[in-house]
Amino acid sequence: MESTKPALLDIYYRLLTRFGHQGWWPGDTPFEVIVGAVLTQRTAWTNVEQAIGNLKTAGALTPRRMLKLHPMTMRKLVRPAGYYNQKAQRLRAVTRWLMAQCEGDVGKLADVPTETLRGELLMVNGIGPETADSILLYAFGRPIFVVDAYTARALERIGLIKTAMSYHQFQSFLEGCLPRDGELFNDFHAQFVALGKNYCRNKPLCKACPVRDICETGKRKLSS
DNA sequence: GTCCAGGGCCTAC
DNA sequence: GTAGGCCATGGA
Repeated sequence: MESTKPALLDIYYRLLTRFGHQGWWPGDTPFEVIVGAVLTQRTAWTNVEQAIGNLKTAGALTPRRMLKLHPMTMRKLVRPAGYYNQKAQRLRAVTRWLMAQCEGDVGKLADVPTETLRGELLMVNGIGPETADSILLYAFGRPIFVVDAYTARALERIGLIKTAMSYHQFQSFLEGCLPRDGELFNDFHAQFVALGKNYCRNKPLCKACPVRDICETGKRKLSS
């Protein structure tokens, strides 16, 4: 395990060199990040962009304005992101939570411990571990490593983990092998997504895979 | 036409 | 505790 930390960091820097800084999350405000985190549940980001575009055009991307939307209008706006009945309800629920916690101003949450916020978020209907952690990291800037389908797929392809791991095991593994740095967690997760979107769809990795060297480096260093 | 995508909830066992 | 069904659109 001694060699895992530098190996993971090495993989990060190689990914960074190849893909560049990802500048995540793709959203202008913390509230937009929260909305995106809900809308992207089991959904391609291209569909989420359409729904967010609809919400922007309707002037509904602030907590107060979103809560004023008629439920029917909300469903219509988020429809391109799929599961629109559920997602309209979930957006309303998390927005109500945000208003109750800080009146929509996330700066007011600065003194609330991360674990407290996580526990509160998990009590909101439609917010599970992955969505909660995305909100904590990308909207609130807390040093939490987000484990999602791309993270799991990338780590599996690189050969660092087995898919039988639970969400918590994944997260503990990554956070235990890296310095607790929110900026690093932010961009590393985004690099995994870039890797997954570009090259990790086939399994095993094809010989022509441009990131094969990265994967081989990870395996070699971890086994040394 | 078929498959898949940046989950989570509920129910049955 | 966990496996399976369900929610739904849009692009490849």
